[in-house]
Amino acid sequence: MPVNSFENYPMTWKPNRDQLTAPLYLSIANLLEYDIINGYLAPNTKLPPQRELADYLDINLSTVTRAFKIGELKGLIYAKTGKGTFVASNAGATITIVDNEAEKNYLDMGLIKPFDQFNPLVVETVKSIMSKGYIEKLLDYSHPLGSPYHKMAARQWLQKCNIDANIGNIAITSGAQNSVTLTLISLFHSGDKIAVDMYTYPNFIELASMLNIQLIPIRHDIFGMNPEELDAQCKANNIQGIYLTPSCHNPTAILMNMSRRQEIAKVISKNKLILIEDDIFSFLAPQNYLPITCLVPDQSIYISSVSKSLCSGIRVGFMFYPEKYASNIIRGIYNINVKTPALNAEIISELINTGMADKIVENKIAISKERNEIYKKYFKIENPNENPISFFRWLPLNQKFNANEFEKNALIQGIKLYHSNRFLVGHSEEKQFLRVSLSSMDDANELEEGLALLKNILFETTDPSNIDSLII
Amino acid sequence: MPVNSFENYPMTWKPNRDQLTAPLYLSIANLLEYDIINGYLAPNTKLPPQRELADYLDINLSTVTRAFKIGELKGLIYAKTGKGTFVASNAGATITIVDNEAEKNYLDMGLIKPFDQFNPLVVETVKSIMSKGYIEKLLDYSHPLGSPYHKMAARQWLQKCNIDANIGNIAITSGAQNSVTLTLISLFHSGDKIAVDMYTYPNFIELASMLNIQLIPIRHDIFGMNPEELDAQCKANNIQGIYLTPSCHNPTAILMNMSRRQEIAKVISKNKLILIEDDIFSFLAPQNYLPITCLVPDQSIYISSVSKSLCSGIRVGFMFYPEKYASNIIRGIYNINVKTPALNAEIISELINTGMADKIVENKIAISKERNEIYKKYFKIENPNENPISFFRWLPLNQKFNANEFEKNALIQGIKLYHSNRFLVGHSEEKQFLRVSLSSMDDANELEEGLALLKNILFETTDPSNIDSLII
DNA sequence: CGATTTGTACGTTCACATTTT
DNA sequence: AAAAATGTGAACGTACAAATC
Repeated sequence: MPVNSFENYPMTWKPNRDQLTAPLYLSIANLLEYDIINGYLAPNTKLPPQRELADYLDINLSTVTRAFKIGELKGLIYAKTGKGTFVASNAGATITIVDNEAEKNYLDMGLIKPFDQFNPLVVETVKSIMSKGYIEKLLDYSHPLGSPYHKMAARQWLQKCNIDANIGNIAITSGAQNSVTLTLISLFHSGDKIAVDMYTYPNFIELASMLNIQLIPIRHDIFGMNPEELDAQCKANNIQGIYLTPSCHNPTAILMNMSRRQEIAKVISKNKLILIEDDIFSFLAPQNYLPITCLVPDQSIYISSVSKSLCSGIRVGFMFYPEKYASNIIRGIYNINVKTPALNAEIISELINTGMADKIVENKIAISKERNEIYKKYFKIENPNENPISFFRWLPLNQKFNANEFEKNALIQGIKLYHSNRFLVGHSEEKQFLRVSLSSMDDANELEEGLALLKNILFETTDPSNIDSLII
Repeated sequence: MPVNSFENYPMTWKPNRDQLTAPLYLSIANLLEYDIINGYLAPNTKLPPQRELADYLDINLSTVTRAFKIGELKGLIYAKTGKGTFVASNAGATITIVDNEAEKNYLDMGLIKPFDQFNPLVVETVKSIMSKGYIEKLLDYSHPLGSPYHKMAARQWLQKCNIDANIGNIAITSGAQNSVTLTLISLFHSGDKIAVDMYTYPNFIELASMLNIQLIPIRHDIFGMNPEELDAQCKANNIQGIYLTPSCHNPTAILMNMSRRQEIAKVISKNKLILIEDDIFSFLAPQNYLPITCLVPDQSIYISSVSKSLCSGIRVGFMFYPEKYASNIIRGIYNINVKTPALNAEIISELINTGMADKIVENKIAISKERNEIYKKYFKIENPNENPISFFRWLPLNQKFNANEFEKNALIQGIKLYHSNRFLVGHSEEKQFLRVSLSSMDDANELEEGLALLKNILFETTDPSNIDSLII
């Protein structure tokens, strides 16, 4: 029996005692999920302390803990010792970003497309391959990790990323997201914890949630992830891994400089984390920057892909792993992919070997520079550590919005944008941002149109005293 | 303190008390894993009862239970209430089957290859596509589930499998194994249980183990999985799903007849299981056989692929799912695959639309018939319910072998074969078998050579009084 | 068929770490 | 700097169910 009556207490969540069925912990977890999904518990609501809830429901503290743990692994809530438990910012929302519209009647500044206008250059290469006589050899089950020839091309590609890889530690995969999936399944287990930037690529957030891997958000400063904070969270949390995209962090566009990379590497080393370095934007980083993988080579998985740099639809990526993880990763590839189609690997290899890859990359860098120049006509880039030739920009807002409403309203006005909440892991934040894609428009004019429209929307809705960060 | 001294008891496993560190349960699980992987605990060894071990180590029963659970989810041990806990038959062994040999100096009767000699027909189609003008449109991020055109082709393919699918409930995937991965990640959670045939495709076993999904083996009779046994296990175990390959079960080659399909469907329905129907061999089943999916359409995921029937290396599969699972599966595809390359889907669509697919399938059926005729010259097919045109055969052994040694010995003598233990889920079985692939040899002569060699090996090693099931 | 053996699953206890006040 | 609030995670106790004898 509860000692006190709580009927007069203001509890933010009062699950109905009578609805509880055995097993209690599951029953509570389900009620919680129901109330969050159906909007009875708004994002960022503080839930009652576990002890209070246990007392109210007349059950044991640990039973509540267990129920809350389920919610946390599903990404519905997040808990902070000493502080309390809160409904997650993105609870119940689908945040995955994907190109799924049949017809677009808006200006797209949401998706990060890889400048598909250079795909005709890929077509040339595809056609030249098809005239050759060996296609038949690309159609069977052999060489599940990639043929020696394809791995040689991969090696060449990785060398441009400043990775000097042994052929035996390379695998051809079906793109970066596929590589990340392979890594998470092969090297991590349900319930493991991975440190990520406070703002993280939503598809990674959702993937982790599907695999029951808990993400621990780490605060950043203008240089990227904060190493002290990372170290502190490792001590507090028994974290097994870390996911980083140092060349151009999605969504903040931060390019991590070498000294920060070294500091982070030290913490990774010290805490024996497995580093998942997603370096799909390596081609946008200065050529003398070393991947963090080079600083902690024996505990890093390096992930590269050609989806942003060359061609997205071919779905080919490269993975470089240390020997000690090889057997696990190979087992993962066998059981998850079987193999990546050799035809696709052949196309990419040919692009690399003929120098067409370099040409395409040059073109993409040039157009991205242009697009950034246009952006700077409308908005300031406040953080000098952001990658200046990023395919997208991180625009600070001077006011707090309801993220969903803001996105919807922008769409009504004709532009697709993503609000920073979509990228948030756990916490809600004071400061809000927009991720503005510069690469999804067909041409520069459309981008200008979109940016002008965006500026208008921000002027309209922004408190006039607060518009100083908007140029003009 | 333990009440009794166990020093004189015969315990099959005596972990060293002094090696235990906190947390106890993990420490025990690690010791157990170490002793199994390093061969101190042989497959099928009965471990001490949990209570006895707890008493011996002077810890609580539940702590042992917890440690054992970890071992069970890793596939290292299996437990039977009332009976005891046993080291798994395949504990510690890698059982995945994959084409990974650079050079083969043996006759391959292990891999199930899809008669790659018809790949030149695919090459024709590939070349004809490449001469067309729309390749560029196949190279971007759009239509992650497959373009409407590709889905129409998929629909046509599925119709030949007797599946009448709505376009909206089809997804193009990167092959059957990829579809299975998608299904497991999207619709199941860590710790869930899935019913499978006692003998199951090793890559599925390993995938489940990587995802922390527990497989519950169900006994079969000559018609395939036993429905009563399935029902009983559902009652006992809180099983969420079932994995079936009814057209030609791998490895037993059993073709499940319609009445058994109906019985199984009833049990699936009654216990609200999610059915994963892997029907990659549908083209080897009689045309009037309905997939089990048709009998329980609202809780079935139907998986088809062209890897066996058309071409393995292109990596294209089709998935058909009921509306209620659509959002989960689509989310899974977005986060795991991003998309399946449209170029590959285009090739397969063209094969389907031009009728080339039918031609290839006809050819493969014809050659598989031939190969089975050859097989029957050497060995009897005892179970009339086995698919008569299967790409592989399930050969009963008349003696018990050490599975590993048998496989090794056969390889020394020049043939690659897989012993039934490789396919076992949990239990060890009285009866032993070999899976004999008929499709991995380049020509019929090689197959004859291999079968003759196999027969020799079996004669040599078999007790002469037991050779009656071998013809001649 | 009933007693015994054995594994399962849930809820409970408690020491502890972190954060806030 | 100390006390209070709050979440964490390992280990324990117990009722129960299935299999065996």
